[in-house]
Amino acid sequence: MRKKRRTVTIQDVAKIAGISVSTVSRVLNGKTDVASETQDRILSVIKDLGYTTNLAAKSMRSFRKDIVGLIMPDIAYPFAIEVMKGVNRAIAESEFDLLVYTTGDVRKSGRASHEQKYVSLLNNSIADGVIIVAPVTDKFSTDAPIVSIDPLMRDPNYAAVHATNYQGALDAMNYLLGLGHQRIGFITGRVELESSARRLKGYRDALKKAGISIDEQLITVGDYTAETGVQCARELLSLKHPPTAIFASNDQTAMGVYQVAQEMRLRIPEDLSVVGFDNIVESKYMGLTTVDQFISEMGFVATQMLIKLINGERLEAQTYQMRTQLVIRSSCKHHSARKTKSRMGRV
Amino acid sequence: MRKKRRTVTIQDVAKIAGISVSTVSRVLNGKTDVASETQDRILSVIKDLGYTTNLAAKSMRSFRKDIVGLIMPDIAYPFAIEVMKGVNRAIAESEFDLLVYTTGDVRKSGRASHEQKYVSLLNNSIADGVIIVAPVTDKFSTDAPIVSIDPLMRDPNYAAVHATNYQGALDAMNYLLGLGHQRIGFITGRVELESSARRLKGYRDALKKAGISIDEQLITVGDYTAETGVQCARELLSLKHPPTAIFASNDQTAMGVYQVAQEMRLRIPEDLSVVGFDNIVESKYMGLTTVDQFISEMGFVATQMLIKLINGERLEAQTYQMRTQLVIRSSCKHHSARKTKSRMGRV
DNA sequence: GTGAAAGCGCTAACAT
DNA sequence: ATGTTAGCGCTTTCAC
Repeated sequence: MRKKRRTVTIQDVAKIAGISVSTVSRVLNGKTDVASETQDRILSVIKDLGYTTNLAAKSMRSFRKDIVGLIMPDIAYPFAIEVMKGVNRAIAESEFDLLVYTTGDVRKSGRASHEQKYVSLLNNSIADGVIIVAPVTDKFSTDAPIVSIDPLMRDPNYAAVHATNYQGALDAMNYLLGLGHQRIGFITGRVELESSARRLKGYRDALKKAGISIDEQLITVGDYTAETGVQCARELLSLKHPPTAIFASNDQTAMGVYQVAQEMRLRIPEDLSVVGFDNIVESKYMGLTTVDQFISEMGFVATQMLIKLINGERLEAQTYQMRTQLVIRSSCKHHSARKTKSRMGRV
Repeated sequence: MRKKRRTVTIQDVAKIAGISVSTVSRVLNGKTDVASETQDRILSVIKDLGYTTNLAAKSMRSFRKDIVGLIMPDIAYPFAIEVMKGVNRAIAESEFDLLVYTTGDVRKSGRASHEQKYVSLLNNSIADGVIIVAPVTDKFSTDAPIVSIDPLMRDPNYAAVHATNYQGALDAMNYLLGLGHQRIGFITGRVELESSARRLKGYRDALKKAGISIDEQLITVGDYTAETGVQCARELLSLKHPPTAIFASNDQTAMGVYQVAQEMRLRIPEDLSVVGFDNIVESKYMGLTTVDQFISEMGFVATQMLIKLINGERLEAQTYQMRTQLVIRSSCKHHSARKTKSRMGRV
């Protein structure tokens, strides 16, 4: 079907340069014990022939491959993409290359077994180590280093960077409570995800701690999309006793809330305080408040951890806890709940 | 530093199952000429040992690797991410796996040589074929199939899926002109990108064709971000003679325009018509008009083309031209320019 | 400073 | 139906 291999190999380079393959290999790997004259000749032949090293063969023979693997459950997931950017940034600063393996549709195939498959595939073959995003398994059979980001297990026995879903939710709620809000609506994320569950727990715990009883009507179920944000916001704002503030599980959802506020001619934050989790979509100009989780930072940190492990260095800590930060995107100050409340009454 | 290879190989499986490696290999590759009894035994040993095939070794020996490579110039680029989603979708439906190679920071290293490097790396090693996004080079030295998406060259000598930057811009402009607008503002994308230049050309040509002379004041320079969208919109709307409609180079920029409109208490589309290119960020609820380029579709189509090539099938056409579609996101109808104009007068 | 040769783990003839 | 064996392209001792 296809004609046989035309790829230029290290053998071709050696032959044309009139030198042995081992010497070519030395040059390729930056060994110093090669006559500079020979080196120049080899380099020029490599260039002429357009030779590039065969990744597979190289990986098989050498311990060090200078490649970091990244395994993501799903590429359509903004969180994962953001992580990827951070990883990419750390990679750009290092001598490593990045290879991303996506498991495609998670729901189709068994998740845990897939994860193991990809980890082995990358780790035992072409990568020196692997970063895995939101893994469900807590044990992988591989001896190459692994760092996980936002693992679903509390205490995985591998290095991990933890997201601050719970603490971030507490921060957001304490901010709103600090403004004097008593009725705060909540829009959940995709309920099957840990991140969503933790954010909800933060919502509940903050209210409990503040001595405010929880009104289940104020908790609506979304799925991290703007669409459900719209639905949930309509639902919340049409209650007989509507909330004066809404805490949305992510920024997409917050955008949905924003839209509904526009429709209802409510100004944010004057008429309605809105806090969204994660600053993925640039919403700088919307007057929203954001709990920024520095998601891409997680990818960055995880990559640095992994590189240390690959280099045989010890980590100061096996887990790294990210921080969250409240960012007020609005140029105007948030009004107190008292004022907000009175405005709400007019709606 | 690290203890020596502990990885379980096909040899280990063979030894424990009391069978030869070739038989194990046969089972692994789904050959039928193996006694079902033997097959079961091997399968169970594989499972017990947690064996996974070594990608590198497999790739080296076999012609078919069942892996598609995707090379992207930059991961932070929303266009590329969208493409990736489409590729992923096509991959999920196929028997191929996906390996993504990002060149990291494009600006740092020479782009063209990098592209060649990655193509060879993937194609001659572990992938059966490669999809490359927005390549600058028009010739690659590799014999494995390549499909490019939105190549910078007009007529590359490899299969390509072309974006409809120019036609899409014409569509958008004709839409606005059809509404009766005479003064239409434009916000460019990153000027160094082909996509941006083509969109601008569409803007100019549409006006020319409509017999409207071009006012250079109405062309502002953005960079595909919401931030510049805001700046440019402020600039445009504070002209003595402001535009009645704005065509933004992408949806992020359009979001910036939207923000400024909010600040100035202009309603969209009643007071100001806004059209944005590409529907990457979900802006369904903003009342904006979008020229949808079906970006992820491009990834999907490209992947299908590549798989055909890998399978040795012929393509009906060497290039595939995507379509664009105008999508009105607003629930309310666009008002005519006459009305818009009069409202603008009041600003 | 350079070359010869031994594999890495696997697949694919070719045997049996 | 299964085993034997020869490499794929490369790195890496170990010679010289």
